[in-house]
Amino acid sequence: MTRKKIQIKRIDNTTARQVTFSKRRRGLFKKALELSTLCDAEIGLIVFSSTGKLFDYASSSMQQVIERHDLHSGRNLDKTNQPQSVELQLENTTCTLLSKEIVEKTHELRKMKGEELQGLNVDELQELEQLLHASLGRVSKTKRDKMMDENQQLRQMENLLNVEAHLLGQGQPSELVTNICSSADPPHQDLHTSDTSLRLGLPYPHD
Amino acid sequence: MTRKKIQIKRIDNTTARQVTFSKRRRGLFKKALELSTLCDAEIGLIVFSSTGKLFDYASSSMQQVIERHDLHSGRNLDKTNQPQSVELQLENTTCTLLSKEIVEKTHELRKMKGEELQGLNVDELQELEQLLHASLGRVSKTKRDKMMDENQQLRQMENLLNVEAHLLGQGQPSELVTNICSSADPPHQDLHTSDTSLRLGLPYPHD
DNA sequence: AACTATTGATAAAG
DNA sequence: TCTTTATCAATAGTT
Repeated sequence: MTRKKIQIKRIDNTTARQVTFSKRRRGLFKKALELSTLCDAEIGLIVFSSTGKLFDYASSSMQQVIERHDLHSGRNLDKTNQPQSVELQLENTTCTLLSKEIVEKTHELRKMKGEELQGLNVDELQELEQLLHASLGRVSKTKRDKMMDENQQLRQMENLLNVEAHLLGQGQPSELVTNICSSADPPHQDLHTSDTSLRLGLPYPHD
Repeated sequence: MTRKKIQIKRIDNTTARQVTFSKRRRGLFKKALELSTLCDAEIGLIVFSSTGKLFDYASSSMQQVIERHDLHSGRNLDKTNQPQSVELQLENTTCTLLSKEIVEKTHELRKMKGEELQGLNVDELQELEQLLHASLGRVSKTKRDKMMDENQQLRQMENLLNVEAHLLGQGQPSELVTNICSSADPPHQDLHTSDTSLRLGLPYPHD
């Protein structure tokens, strides 16, 4: 709706998706507030981001809106009144839903890891193959970018130390730097993917 | 907000209020749909007009959205103010654990899809890269195997039909088989991975 | 409902 | 994330 018209379909690029989500979420909540104010409407709005974060708005209270909604949609699921058997209760519970979600995600995860492929037909395998390939590309790129960043920082640090050494009257770069930089990776070849050869052998920056 | 800017406050004139409600309600629902589509968000929107009419939208199902909302806002507080039964308490605890597991799996899945890489350091990225590569290898192999199996079956079928045709006194293989096998894939190259060139152009074995 | 003159929302870029 | 800016979209007032 601006520099260019966009198609209303899932935004694949994660960063772009998150940026758009932020902007449009604000817009949506603003519109909801305006509608409830202008027209005296009771509104409840619940939004979960793709990362699972919750945002919500209710002109009165969410509980009230939900209860009123339940009334209207004729869904008086008696979680409260009828003495249901424990079994029946459990069946319709959030627990069950959650469990199902876990089972689902576990399966998907195993497929992504190539561990549970027997149920798939050729086309599904093809699709999975492409998904993995795209993912691998993103991971490799992210890794490369990060390695270049690290190298950049190292170079800057080296320069700084060299300047410092020079100022101290030494003709040679400081030993520290020399040591750091001579302990670069052995000619370790990645199993598979492109690698950035510049990576230095500093201790890994673990969290 | 056009011919003139308006104040965001209750519209007193009933007719004007209803007209504005109609227009803005449509806009709001459209925006909700767009946000859920573009950003892969789960959205529930409930609107009661000042006359009490209900309008709602849910990207999945309202019940699902509401339950997820209840989980997040931690209010499984029984709406009845009844002292919770031990069973329900246990259930809630279980729910919490299950929820955590889901969050965990969701994160892992997103990493596997290369969508949530920002928190990873170079070594973790490297590890993920290798995992994906291994997985990709297994998937490709499984796909290749399955394609060869299919081709094998086709050949057997062809042979059977040929024998049959022969027994029926025809000197030529049956047309059916000839047609099937001459419609093999055009020289379609996979974007990236090894492909088995023998795959025939039969209708895919969908479930 | 339909029509537009305006205001509002926002995609892309920084 | 925040700002800026060029466009596209929503809509207030009118018919």
